Amino acid sequence: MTQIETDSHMDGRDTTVDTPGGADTTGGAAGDAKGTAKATRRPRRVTLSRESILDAALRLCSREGGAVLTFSRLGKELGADPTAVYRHFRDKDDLVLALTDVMIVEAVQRARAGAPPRQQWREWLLTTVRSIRSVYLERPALAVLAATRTTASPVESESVEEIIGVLHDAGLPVAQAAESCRALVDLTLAFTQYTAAFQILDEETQAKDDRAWAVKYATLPAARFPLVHASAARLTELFRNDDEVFELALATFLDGIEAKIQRARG
Amino acid sequence: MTQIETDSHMDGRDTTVDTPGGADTTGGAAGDAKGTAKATRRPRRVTLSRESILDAALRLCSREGGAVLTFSRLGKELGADPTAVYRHFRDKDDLVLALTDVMIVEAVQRARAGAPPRQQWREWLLTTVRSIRSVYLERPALAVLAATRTTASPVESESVEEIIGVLHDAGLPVAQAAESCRALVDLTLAFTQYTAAFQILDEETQAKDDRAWAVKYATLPAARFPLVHASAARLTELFRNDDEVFELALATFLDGIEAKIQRARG
DNA sequence: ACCTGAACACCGTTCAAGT
DNA sequence: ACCTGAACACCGTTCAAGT
Repeated sequence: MTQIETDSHMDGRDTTVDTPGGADTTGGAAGDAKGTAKATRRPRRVTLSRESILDAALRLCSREGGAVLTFSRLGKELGADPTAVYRHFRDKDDLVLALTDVMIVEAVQRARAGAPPRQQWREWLLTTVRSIRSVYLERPALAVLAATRTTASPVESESVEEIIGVLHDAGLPVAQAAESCRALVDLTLAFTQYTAAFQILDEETQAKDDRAWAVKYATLPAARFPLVHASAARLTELFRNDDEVFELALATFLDGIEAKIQRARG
Repeated sequence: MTQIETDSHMDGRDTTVDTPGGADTTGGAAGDAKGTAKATRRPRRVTLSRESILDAALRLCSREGGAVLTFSRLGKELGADPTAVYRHFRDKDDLVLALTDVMIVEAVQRARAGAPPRQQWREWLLTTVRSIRSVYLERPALAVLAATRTTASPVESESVEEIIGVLHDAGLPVAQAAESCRALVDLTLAFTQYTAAFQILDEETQAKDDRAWAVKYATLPAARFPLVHASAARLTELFRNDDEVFELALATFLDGIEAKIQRARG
């Protein structure tokens, strides 16, 4: 079961419940003590809003929620009929896009909060893309759906302007700064989706993958695979440590940017 | 409808059909002329095999097939009951893993066929990762499922040994060659999954994304977004041109590897 | 105006029945 | 031994019915 606390229900001034007692996802044991008959199922009528639905969806897809985004799960989380969501979002994709927007805004906010001065371009870029990755990976099931999508979010445009600015100030011509920005952001989103896609596989499937790796490395003859054998320690360290592989790829990419800057200056 | 030609049915010596006339996916108009009553549905009994199932699945997921991998679609393609596949694969994941193996083998073969001498390490690596990407993107619906998975395929181990060897010969210490290999391969698989994930979205959804982009760029005031405005031409060129963005990221990454090699040499 | 619930066309998977 | 087909618990989505 993927039951999680629903106290964040309370902060929404638009999330109201007609019938006293609220949705049956609140309370738990306390709610049972209050009920008169066993499982009194009064026909409750919940009032939804875009905000309360987005909140519930984000909770559902969080690492603790650990669930795939589904109308039935969403309905249960909201204490409403699953199809009620269609009164606020045209279809599932519309919902996903709204959620993507929320994550982009959160990622940009987090980046700004932790960013060093723009002159330290490398550290500044690292902070920015790590923020994107961390916000997305807090909801793996959503990251898989959101990573590939574009929204018309103004805050994203601001962020692109900033990134290009940092690269330009570091010494790249505008066009090169723009294409480097694009490559960097897509590299980040791609790696993030890649990691999320593995994380949302069920335990058993992930375990199967791990076993395949272990078997492979146990049976490789050192004579025919001398280099794999020599670097087995490092390869094992990196196995399923996607964060470290991402950092490695990112560092190498930024070394490439540095070389590009040198060339542009000289 | 996603009907595709099924002539490759004929090349499988293990794909046999009991009842003359074969599966109703063959022939088309010609088959109608042969039939006596309208849509004579004799209870045909098809003999399947792992190979014939894998063939059908690959056809289904090909860019021309344009379909998501589904038991019912697979059954239709095979002219058999969908659940018959369970006699040859434990579950869907087992099937996906077998298909992943096929693609890995094909990717390595393609890489070897087109590879320049190992001494040209940069071109050699480019050829190798482009082969992976092109083989995977020929079946976008499968690429999405396969990119994150590991199989115990021996040919993959050989390939890893080769890649580490090329990087080592280029001047990197073994451990650095191993981690760079890992970063490069994951960068490629991640970008490939990223592209495939967008490609399998239905037309309408892709169009919605394109519209979001167009709207965003039409409404950005040049005064507040001078750099985006200045590089609009380049940004538009790169929009939804994932291949070019991948090549850009790849080139920058390899520049970084080159810098690493210089440093390692002294 | 907005939530409910039956209904539909799909999913993957299981299992008894056929051959 | 292996394919068939009914059945089940899920998906997203539509629509008439309730309040």
